[in-house]
Amino acid sequence: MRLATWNVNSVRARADRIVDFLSRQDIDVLAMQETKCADAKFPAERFTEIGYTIAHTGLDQWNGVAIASRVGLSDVRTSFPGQPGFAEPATAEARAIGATCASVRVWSLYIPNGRELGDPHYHYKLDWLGRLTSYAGEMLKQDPATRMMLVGDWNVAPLDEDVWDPELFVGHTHVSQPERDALTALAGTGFREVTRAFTPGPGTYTYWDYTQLRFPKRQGMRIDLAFASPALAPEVTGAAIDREERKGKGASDHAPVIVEIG
DNA sequence: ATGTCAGCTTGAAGCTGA
Repeated sequence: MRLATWNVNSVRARADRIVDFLSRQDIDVLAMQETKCADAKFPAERFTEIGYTIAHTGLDQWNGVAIASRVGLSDVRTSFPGQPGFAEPATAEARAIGATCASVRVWSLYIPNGRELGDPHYHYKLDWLGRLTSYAGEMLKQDPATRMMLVGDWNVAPLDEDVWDPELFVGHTHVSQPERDALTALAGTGFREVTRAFTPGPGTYTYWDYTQLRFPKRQGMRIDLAFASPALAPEVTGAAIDREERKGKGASDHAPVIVEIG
């Protein structure tokens, strides 16, 4: 199975590029983040007409996550148990969707940005990651052989080498110790990040800010990751970052990350 | 933060979020 995760930054603005990507890279399952539309506005026919089934959750112009699959798609869940909401009163956001595609339980995840250290959104981010880890641990406890992939835009750069200038990021989100500890805690359940081994750094990124000519200057961040359950991780045979998709007019600020399973 | 985007409100330019 060829599985990809991509923060598309608006599925409507990017539909042509996404469809082209699916065929160019021969993708079986695509997890999308930041679709930026309500369910009713999702351009589902662009996917169904080329053989993909869609599961999407989107409440408004913010967030929005989807899974497109041409190898089956069933048992859709539009949030994970315990997923926290934001603000007061806490309201659910469209940041997680799960579906079973072939023999793999796939979760498309858009982790909260955090905005600034100490911001309520930062605490929300840490809580969100903590609850996700609890859920992942519970799934492994129930079934140690579960075949699950947690993929998406994590908004955390796990290592200093995952940002082009670590000094510049001191005191900012995405690199703080609590955020990195949250990913380490997830790995502590047994889920393993499977893309780095095939896409070693330094200088290997999945996101480049639109401003400041970050992409041509090769100044990016590695924040789009894939965590595989213990049963599935040994079956991962490759991974790649499709930098081509960050080029040219109408690109998302994220590149797709492709994982080869089996 | 913003040498940039996207979507919304609203009626062209400003706001929010990233």
